[in-house]
Amino acid sequence: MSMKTKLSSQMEDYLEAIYQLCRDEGVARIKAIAGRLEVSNPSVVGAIRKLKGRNLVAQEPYGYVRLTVEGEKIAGAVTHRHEVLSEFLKDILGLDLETASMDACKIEHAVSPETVRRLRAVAEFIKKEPQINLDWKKEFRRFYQEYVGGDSR
Amino acid sequence: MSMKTKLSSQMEDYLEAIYQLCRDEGVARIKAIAGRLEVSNPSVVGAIRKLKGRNLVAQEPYGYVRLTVEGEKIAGAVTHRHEVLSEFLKDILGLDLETASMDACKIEHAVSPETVRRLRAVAEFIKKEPQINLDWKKEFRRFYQEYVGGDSR
DNA sequence: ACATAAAATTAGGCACACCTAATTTAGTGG
DNA sequence: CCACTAAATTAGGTGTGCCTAATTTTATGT
Repeated sequence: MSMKTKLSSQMEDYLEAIYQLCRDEGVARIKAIAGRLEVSNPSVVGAIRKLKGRNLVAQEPYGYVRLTVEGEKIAGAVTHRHEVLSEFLKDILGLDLETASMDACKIEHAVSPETVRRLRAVAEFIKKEPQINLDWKKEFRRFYQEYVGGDSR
Repeated sequence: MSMKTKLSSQMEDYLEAIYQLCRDEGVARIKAIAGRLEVSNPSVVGAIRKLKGRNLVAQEPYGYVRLTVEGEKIAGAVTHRHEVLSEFLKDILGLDLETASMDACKIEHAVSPETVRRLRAVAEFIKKEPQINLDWKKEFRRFYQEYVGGDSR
């Protein structure tokens, strides 16, 4: 065991960004990370320094940023949470992709592993159970229309 | 319109605590707020000062803390989010009350109003649709057992 | 090879939210 | 009514995460 303190959501965001950049573009440059997270370069440098101190990322001076084995493990978990949440919000709640992704991004740092597992299970459950999945989208949409219409909102 | 900047999740927590204390015990004392949020008295004093500056709470020196009309509106919304989330996590995902409440507390600051509405709707939908509600708990629990058992986790 | 552009870094500062220790004010019992 | 306690407040300090401006290093084109 090596994790002394829980990572802040910001540090998780940095790990996730590095993870995705490495996956999508091969390498992660400071500037690309800054662009993706919409922060300044110096902010990224500072964050990377911290993550280096925890042995979650590696970087030769003025060079590319890479995830260590441990860093990749965490980043993968965060990304997985994001994907599960995103899918749930989109497929089950019927949110548009944009809102789903934005909300997922904010929620992903807050949920327990158990909750993530169950959200994923609910999504699978609804999709796989024939009589339920049959027309979840249509039925729920209809229900939701009425629901919102007839509510205190 | 009066809200200049979005409230931080911490400030929302203070409002929620004051709201609940006023509701449950009639008045909110600095010390009680500190106890509920597990922070020190001076931290509460500082937070109250900020919330006063935004006209969300009122307090005569060395006296009780009250919510203004606007503060109560926000606190009510936060509490509502909490309740909806808590109920969803407990009734639909089947989390135990403790985990549900803890997770709700962390998630409640992150979700959009639209998502809250839909989560609530899903909960209602599942409960009200006869053939689905029939035995959601039992069916989903069974599904979840297998699901977790046969998964990469 | 060398000026120039681009990226990374350092320096210095700000806002937020927390803390402990010291102080002030308010309420209570003898 | 006054000492004493409990609560609120102030003073002062910490860590985190962000910023701009200035600097250093690396990479590029001719």
